[in-house]
This record gives sequence, structure tokens and C-alpha cells, in this order.
Amino acid sequence: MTDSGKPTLLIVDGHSLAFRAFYALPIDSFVTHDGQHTNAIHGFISMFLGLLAKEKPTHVAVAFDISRFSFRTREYAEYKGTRGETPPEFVGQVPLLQEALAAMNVTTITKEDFEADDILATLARQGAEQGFDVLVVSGDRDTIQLVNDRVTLLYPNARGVSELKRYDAEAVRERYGIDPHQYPEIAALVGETSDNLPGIDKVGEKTAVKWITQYGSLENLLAHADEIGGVVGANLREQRERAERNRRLNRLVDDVELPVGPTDLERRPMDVGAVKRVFERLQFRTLTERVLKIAAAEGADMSGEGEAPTAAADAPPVRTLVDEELAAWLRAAVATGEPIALVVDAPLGSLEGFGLAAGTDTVHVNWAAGRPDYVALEQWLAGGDPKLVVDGKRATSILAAQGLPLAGVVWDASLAAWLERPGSSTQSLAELVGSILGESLPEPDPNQLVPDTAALSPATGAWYLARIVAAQRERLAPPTQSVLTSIELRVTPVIAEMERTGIAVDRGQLTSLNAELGETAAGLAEQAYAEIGREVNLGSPKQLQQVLFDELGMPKTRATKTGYSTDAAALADLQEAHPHPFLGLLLQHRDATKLRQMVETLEKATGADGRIHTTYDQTGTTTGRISSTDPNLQNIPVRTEVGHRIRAAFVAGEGYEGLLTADYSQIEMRIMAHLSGDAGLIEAFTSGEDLHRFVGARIFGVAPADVTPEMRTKVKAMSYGLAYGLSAFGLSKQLRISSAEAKQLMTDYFARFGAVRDYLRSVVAQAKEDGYTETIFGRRRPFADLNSPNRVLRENAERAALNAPIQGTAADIMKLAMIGVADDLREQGLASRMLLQVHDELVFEVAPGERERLEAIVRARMGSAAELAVPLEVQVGTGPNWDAAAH
DNA sequence: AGCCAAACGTA
DNA sequence: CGTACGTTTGGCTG
Repeated sequence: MTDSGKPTLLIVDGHSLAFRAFYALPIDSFVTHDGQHTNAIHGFISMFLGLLAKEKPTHVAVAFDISRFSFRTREYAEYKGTRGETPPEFVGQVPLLQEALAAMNVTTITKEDFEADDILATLARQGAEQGFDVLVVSGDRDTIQLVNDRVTLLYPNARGVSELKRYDAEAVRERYGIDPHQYPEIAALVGETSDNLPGIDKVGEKTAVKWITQYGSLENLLAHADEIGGVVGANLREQRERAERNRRLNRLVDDVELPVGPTDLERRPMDVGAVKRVFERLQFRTLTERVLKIAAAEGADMSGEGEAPTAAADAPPVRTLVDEELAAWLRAAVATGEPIALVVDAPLGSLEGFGLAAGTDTVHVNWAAGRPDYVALEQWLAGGDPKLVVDGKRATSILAAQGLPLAGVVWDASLAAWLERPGSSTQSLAELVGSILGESLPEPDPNQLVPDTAALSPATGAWYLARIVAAQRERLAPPTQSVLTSIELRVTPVIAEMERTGIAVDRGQLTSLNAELGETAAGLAEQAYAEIGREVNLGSPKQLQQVLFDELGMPKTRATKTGYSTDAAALADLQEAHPHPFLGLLLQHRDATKLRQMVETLEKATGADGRIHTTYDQTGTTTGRISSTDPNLQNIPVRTEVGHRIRAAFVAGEGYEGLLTADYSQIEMRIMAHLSGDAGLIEAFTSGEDLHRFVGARIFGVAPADVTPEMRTKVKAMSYGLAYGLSAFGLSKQLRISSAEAKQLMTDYFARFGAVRDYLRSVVAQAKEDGYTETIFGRRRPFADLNSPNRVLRENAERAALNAPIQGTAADIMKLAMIGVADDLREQGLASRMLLQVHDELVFEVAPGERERLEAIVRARMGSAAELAVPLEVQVGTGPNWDAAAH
């Protein structure tokens, strides 16, 4: 509401403002990690939020053009014809902006055959008639004609969209010296270059204003055209049709038939959940905060999905049970046969209690270790009675720390949410309540010393969990449920146990390696400084750029966002073009410091038990792999000499005789062979010949024995690159061969292994149709950008889609193998343990005398995890440490 | 303190 | 212009 007490209608020309924002904000500063430009969206939303805060409109709408064509282009084909191609970086931003506005519950309006300005005109007229104060926001000068004592125009200035100039009738008179309704007559005379509408030659704003002021209107002016002398008078008489045409075209249509009127545009609460999702995709941070702040201030729907919020008051009352009451409750709940939702309460990592929910019956259990009256609970936890959990791996680990086994998990809401949307970040129970139930879970404000909302009882949490699971069961596709049940839920305890077991390291080796690398690095740094005559921070790309390109005058390398690349490839190029000892020293220094840091991280991560316990993230990837953090044990160096020494520091622990490593050989290529059914590739894997030698022989038309190392290298790069969507350009770059040769190599490859190409194409085509890819076992990955008009975005999605079923199937197979191996180890009573998973490799600790039995189990289970058209080959090695056990 | 970009390790 | 990850550092912003 304005001061006048009248409702305020804010109507915005979305396209013109977004376009202004596009040119006002730097393109490169607003790009998501997958290449989507967002500067126009950001600028628009920022401006829009400012308007909402400042003008406090009661009614809001944003109008968009549908296309460049309208009734105006039909009348005058050259209308707006001078406008060049829309910049590619702008394409695609408008639909995303519309999505963002939809999430904010702002009405967007389009109308076939009309421009956004016509919609604005219509709503402005209707609004004024219905007693609104109307604010029109547009970057198109033609909208000046809409201004009157009830309609004000907000027009962006030259600097962009952050500041809008306010044009009421008085301001228009001051600026142009005419009434707003006369503006289009001025414009008709002057013409509008940007719309490709030439005006009367030699007539500018000054002349036009003078004429219109004198004659009152364009019509009257033309009627008296013969009174005007001089060249301009002659021009006016000769070119009067231009002015008449311009006037027809710049007259905004104010009676467009619209599906909504001003009163329908009342501001509605934002859908906070949707806003978060859209803004997360756009990678807006500060803007998200601004929106949510406004949303909160205005009592938005904070529930997440726009449904009616259900307060926690609806949750059933919680009873706290102990002793026989608890045992009786469990007996009764189990007897129904229905799963019980279980929330493990351990806010700081150590067990404090449990929340249980059976139907609407919610029970809280306080945990005090060693209490005898929890026997029934412990038996229930360890037994097979069905349970629903959230973050099952954490629950498993926390219970295991108390010596409590957990079994019978039939659903994990975290895993289910991830399987449904593997790209989304891991959601807490509270977030799942928002995103799945559309409700908000009352949580205490962590910033408040004395929160006014009490912490949620874990029992109430369990009640929410049960409802989340019910919703997930409804919406998860059957193949996805199958992956959840037969793979993910079963591998969770295996992963949890690997974390708990950890891997032993030889601290002494790490410490001396650390010191050694430190000295090496320091020496290299000194030499590097001597070469350039001063000290620089060798770890600062910025300072290195100064040295290389300014001081040493080297040729510029690949451009990065912040300057020029100093990465290893760029430095190698520089060494060729402009040799200098500094370059080699820098590379060596980088290598040494990086490895030193890695070694130090490992040292620090070693626990009191002399072992490193990584944390695996079961829901951290888009493809189905697991990832490793804190520390990441999936990227320990292996290729270099120092890499081997680092791996040698990973050893068998006390009471174990050594380590055993087992890895799948070329698993992704084998999956490609299977999925494509390519006879040649299948033969390659069944022939017993070295894969790359076999393929090389086919491609180069020689005998396998005559495949040279160079040929093999090329074929190997080609083969591996295939599953990643490698292009001829990329191949030439990697192999440092001409693009013609790379192209020929690919042609020759596909001439022999055509089914591979057909398969890869079909994956993308199928994904375009279905919107997702699927692994052999039914794991799906959705793709949104496969039909994007943005080429970068689309091609990125295509390569990811191409890779997803291959990488994902490999991940599935490895998980199944882990499950099988863990089962066998347990059932056969072996003391050997699984320690690490590195995507296609498993590392085990061998208990004394178990090497052969362990190897047999591992070979059998890994080799039979899937039945493919080609054998799954497993390579096994043993030794006192990780390096020695490798092969 | 929090975030980003660059660089680089693994499969 | 090759997929999937995690960590560290420097440097900027608040």
C-alpha cells in the first residue's frame, strides 16, 4: 500500500529489464559451475527485490514477450529488424528467470502476437480505472505514453537496472517538455533506431517537441505541414508516412485480452522450498538470503512446497518409556508387522537416545549406556524387525560405537532422496520434511542463545520420518526402489564398518617423508628465487602471472577467469615456447609441496589407534559412486615415485599378516562392450590378448605383435576417452597430435567398433526422451539440460549422460561385490577385513593364514557381481603395504 | 569467517 | 572442446 492507502500495482517488462541487466552486469562473474550464465537473472531479481522492498506493491506481475514476432512485425516486417542475434549467453536466462519468479509466486504473463509492453499498457489502464496506483517498470521508452496521474514509469538509467528513474507526469514534462501522451508523437517524428523505425530526416527531439507544442498533436501538425518552411518542412511533407507508420507501431495496445486482471495479481506468499531449489541451481547465495528475508518478513509460506503448512502441533504427543513399558511397547509395535521409524538422537555424535514411531504412537527413549532395562530395545535393534531410518550409515556407526548392532533396515529416507535426485545435496531430516512433505519442522534457531522453539523430540522426528518414507514409497520408480533395497541399504553397513576399521599407517615413514619433501621444496624454492632474482609466493597463481608474463615476458597461456593459466600443462607449453629454468623448478616445487601437504594431512588424520578412518559419503555423487572425505583416501598418489612411497606407508595393522588389493581390470570398457554388444570389443575381452594391443591391431591393420608402444598409447587414450564423450579436439590435445590425425583415429576406431558409437549415441537419445539415464541395475540419473538451447550446457549434459550409465553400472557392480564379500567373510568366519574402496579397487587386511581363502572369496564375489557379455577380470595382489600389494 | 577460483590428486 | 570426485591455497568480501 502507498501512503495514499490505495493498492499499488507493480507491472514489469521482464524481457527488457532482463536484457538491461544482462548488459549491466559482467557476464563472466555470473556463471554456474556447469556453464549457465545468470547475470541477467541475478540483475533482474536484485532489482525486483529492491522494488518490492521500496514500493511495497500489493499486486505484482511480470510480462514477457513470447517471441520477436508480433502484430507489429506483420505490419512492418523490418520492425526491430536491426537488432542482431540475441547473445548466446542471454539465451536460456529468460526461462530460468521465469522459473525463479514462479517460485517466488509472482505471476508472469505472456500473450501470443503481442509484446510485453502491450500487456503493461492493458494492465496499467485497467489498474488505473480500478483505483490502483500503478507502477510500470520498463526499459522501453514507448511506455512513457502510459504515464498519467495514476501511472508512474520506472525507467532504468544508463548504468543498468539497479537505479530506476521515476517518471510521473510532471517528470516527463520536465524531461521532454511535453505531456506523456504526446511522447509517442515525438518518437514517431524522431524515429527509433533500435526498433529500425526511421523518423523524419533532420528532425530531432528539439524540433519534434517544438512542433507538437505548437500544433498540439501529430495529426494537427501533419494537417498543417505546408506551413513549415525550410528543409525540415520539405522532409516532413515528403516523409509524413514514416511518421504515421511509426505512430501506428508505437501505440501500445491497452485492450489486450488477458487471462488475469489487476485484482488477480495480489501478492502471494513465496514458496520458500521452491525458491531455495531454483536459487540453488542458479548458485545465488546473497540473493537467496535476500529473498528469504523478504519472504519471512512477509509471512511467506515457509513450508517448502506450497501446501498448507502443518505445524508440529499436529504431531502426536510423545511418551518417554523405560523398562518393562518400553519392552511392552516394542512387542506390540512389532506384532503389527509394520515397520517402526527409528531416529538415533546423537546431536554431537554420541548417542543420547532414540525416537520411535509406530503409526501415530511416538516414543522417546533416553540412552544411558549399560542400563540393563534396554535389553528388549537392543534385541529389537539387532533383530530383523523392519525399521525405517534416516542417514542409516550414521545411525549404524553411532550404535556400533556403543557395541549395538543394527539390522532390519528396510528404508533409508536419505538414500531414497538421493536415489531420486542424485544431483541434489544431502538433506537433513528437517530438509526432507520441507522438500517431501511440504511442511516445516520446528527447529530451534542455532543463533539464539535461548531458543524460543524447543528442540524437536527425536520421537516426533521419527513420526515425520515415517510420513516421509510413506511419500517416498509412493513416488520412487520401481527400479529405483530395487537399487535402494538390493544395493544401497545392503552396502551401508559394509561401508560403515570400513570407516570404523580404518587402515593402519606407519607414522614414522610419513614423518620422514614429510621432512624430506619439506627440504626438497625449500631447496627448489631457493633455486627458483635465484633464477628470477626475487622471492615470490610460488603458490600464488597471481604472483606467478606477474613473474612469467610481465617480468619474464613469456607468451600468454590459456585464459582463465582471473588471468592466464599457470597449470602444469600451460607451463609445459611455455617450456617449449620460451624455455627458462624457473619453469621446471616451479613445477617440481609444486609437486613437492602438494605431496608434502598430503603426507602431513595423513599424519594428522592418524588416530590414537594408529589408523586412518576416512568417512565415506554414500550420497555424495551423481553416478552412484561413493566418495571419501576427511581425509580423502581415494586420491592417494600412485603414479610417481613419491606416490609409491606414500602408499607404502599404508600397512597391515598389528595382528595381521599383510594387505590384499583387488581391482577390476578395465571395468568401464567391459561395461561398454556389454552394453553396446559390439562384437569386436567383446572379442577383445574374450581373446585373452591385451585390450589395447587387440584394439590397436584392428585399427591400424597390423598383427597384435606389431602394435608399437605409440600406437598402443593412442588407442588407450581413445578407448578411455570414449566413455567420457571425448572429442577429436580433446584427443588431439591430450596426445599432442594434429586434429586431423585425431579425427582419423576416431574414424578408424568407429569403423571397427561401430556398435560402440551407436550405443553411445543411443544413450544420449534415450536420455533426451526419458529425461534420465539408467544403469543395468536400474539406477537412474535425471538430466535437465539435454534439450537446453544453451550449447555449452547441452553438450556438457550430453557427455555426462553418456558417461552416467557406464560409471554408474561400474559403481553398482562394485557395491554388489562388496556386499557379497562382506557376507562371505562373516559367514565363513574370517578375521580378515575390508578396509578401503577406491572405485574399482578394494583393499583388505589379511588375518594370519587367511590369504588364500580371502583371495578366493574376493575373486569369486567380485568376478560374479554381474553377468556381462564379457568376463569381469579381477587382479589381486598381496604384500606388507598398499604399494607392495598393488600389481 | 566464508566463499570462490585455480590447481591437482584419484578412478 | 573428457566423466566423477575432494583438498589445499591464495585472495577477496563481509
